[in-house]
Amino acid sequence: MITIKEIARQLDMSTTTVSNVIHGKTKEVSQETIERVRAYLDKVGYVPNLAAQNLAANQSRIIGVVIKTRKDRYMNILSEPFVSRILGVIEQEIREAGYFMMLYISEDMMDILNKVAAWNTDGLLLFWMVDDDALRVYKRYRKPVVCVDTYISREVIHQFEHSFVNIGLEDEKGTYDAVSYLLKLGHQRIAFLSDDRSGVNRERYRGFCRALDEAGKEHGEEDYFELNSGKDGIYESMAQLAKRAAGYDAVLCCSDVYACIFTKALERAGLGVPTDISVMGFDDTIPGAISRPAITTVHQDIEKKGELAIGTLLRMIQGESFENDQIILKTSIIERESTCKR
Amino acid sequence: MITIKEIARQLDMSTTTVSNVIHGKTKEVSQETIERVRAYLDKVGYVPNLAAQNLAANQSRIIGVVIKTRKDRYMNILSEPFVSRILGVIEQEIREAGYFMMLYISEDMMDILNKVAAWNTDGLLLFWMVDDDALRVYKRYRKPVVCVDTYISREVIHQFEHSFVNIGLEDEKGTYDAVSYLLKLGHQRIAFLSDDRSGVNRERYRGFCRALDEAGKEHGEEDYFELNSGKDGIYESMAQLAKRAAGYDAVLCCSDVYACIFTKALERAGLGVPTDISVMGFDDTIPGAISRPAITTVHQDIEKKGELAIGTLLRMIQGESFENDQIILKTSIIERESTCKR
DNA sequence: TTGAAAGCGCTAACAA
DNA sequence: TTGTTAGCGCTTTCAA
Repeated sequence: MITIKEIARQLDMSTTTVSNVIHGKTKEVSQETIERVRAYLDKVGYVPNLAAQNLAANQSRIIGVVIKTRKDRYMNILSEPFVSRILGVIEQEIREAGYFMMLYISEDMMDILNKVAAWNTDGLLLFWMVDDDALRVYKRYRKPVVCVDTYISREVIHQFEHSFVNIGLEDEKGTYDAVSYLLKLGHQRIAFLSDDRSGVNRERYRGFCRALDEAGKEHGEEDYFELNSGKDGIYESMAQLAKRAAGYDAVLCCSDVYACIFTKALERAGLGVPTDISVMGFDDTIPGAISRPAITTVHQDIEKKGELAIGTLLRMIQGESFENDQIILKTSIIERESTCKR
Repeated sequence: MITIKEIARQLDMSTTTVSNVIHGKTKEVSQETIERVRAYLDKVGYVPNLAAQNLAANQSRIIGVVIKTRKDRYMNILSEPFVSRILGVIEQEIREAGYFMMLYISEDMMDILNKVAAWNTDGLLLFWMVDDDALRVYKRYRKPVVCVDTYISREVIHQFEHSFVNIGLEDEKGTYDAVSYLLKLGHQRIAFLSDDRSGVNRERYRGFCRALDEAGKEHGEEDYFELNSGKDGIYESMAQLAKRAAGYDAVLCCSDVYACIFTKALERAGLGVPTDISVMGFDDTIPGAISRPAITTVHQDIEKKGELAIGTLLRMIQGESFENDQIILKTSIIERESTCKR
């Protein structure tokens, strides 16, 4: 790889001049010089050494995308439809802005933060942060950070010295609307199926409860179907839950994939969807749309979420400052074939 | 961020010693010094500056994963089930080996190669190379390269000065077996649905033809269902093809997702699957398994493919040399609910 | 308008 | 066993 120094030698000028032309700082460079340099540059196909640039300019043009995973839950988190879809748009936005994406996936936030520091990452996109991890990040990382789908407590937010920016979703309202919709369809007993009740899923569960409360329907712990989502456990777990579903009119799942799998489990248990029981999903991802019956779901605009997240982060990197604030995207019900009137 | 120099100053020793301890080159360092350094290191939470390390040692610990995409075909290639799944295992393997993954997705191979050079990427994993792009890579990139699912001509391979290593699949045999299976089920007229006939899909189409030829079945261009897979076009295109499918007993699709969508299109056109017509997919990805009817498919071991690809690349990076060679993974038929006896 | 030189943080050859 | 020093390729300040 040819270096600036070598180019300067060949052209018999200083590295400063070459560097200036490369970066378009040409106010004080003669037209002739500019052209000589430019011509030579693309003759030899000059490519900057980004490590050197990083070192000298103290910026990496890397944007870190942080996903704290859980081995016991996800064996391959990148293949979750929501994740792969939003990552696709994020990657594209980062690339088009002239930055590079580096993925940090780990169970250990400290490990992630060390790597982020080692690469001198220019900004961070954090998925699904929880209180203590968020705190760790804000303690150790002094550059722009944008959170996605993050619920952290007021107290923790106040501990942040700089701004907390989150791109989120009406999770609570999403399930509230879903349950209201099911109620309107004439369903009486409704269950909520999820693999945990923290973060996003806690909010979704809250919306479920509120809708039932407001409608004056009794409900309790037994209406929460907790999925054991360990690698293989999931199908057995689904089969178990399908048995419990016998007395219900509808089950609202926290994701479309779960809705698809649960639909199969129900039918295997002799319950037709939607004839015997309605099933709803959440997120509006591909699997729900192409399965049969197509899954009625709570839609969210994943592309927009990704664009907003990166857009905001990029603006922060470019120096714009944000107060503590959030952008909360809307949800809407997409009616398909897995639900019907009772 | 604290530097080695600063640590050396604090501990009143040379940077060499500190650096040596950090890298475990402790043969010539006294036990006492080792311990003093180690203690200080984790007291201050030292994190190396990778840019500096990269610059000095001329290696980046970055592995580039190159996917040349086609805007007209994939609006979000990361969300294709095969891609997201193999990327998940690749990312994990890279991370566990102490490397970093950088994704290079573009329509323009030259652009990709510039970025690869700029980062001084230690090795490359190339997906779905075609002759001329492969040639460009081998011309400009002098470090380890492993291809995945790549078919390039003998002549081009011979132009490579160094080795051509490919991790592939029995694509041709996969569809050959699939068609044989459908034939055995008593199907007479079988179509092949795909979005193109190059690379992997060309081989899959060849297998389709060979099976029919060997069985003495007539077949022709009209049995090739070409999907117009442009963003929105896909559903209309599927609807069109569903009409053409009326006279057929079975349709073999080049992917599970297509099989799912086509199944829906067929039913919308009044054709029941598998009662009126059988449908098969390829790859054995999640959507096919969780849709209903579950898609009978040609299985491939995606995890193994990813592991082999990275494993091989890592060994090349560590200096092991490989002759021109390929590892071709096996396929097998997974019988599910979208096919039945005629 | 151009150039010299210091320095970013780290490695490694060589000297002590 | 430890230290000195010259780079790696680039940016940027300051001088010419």
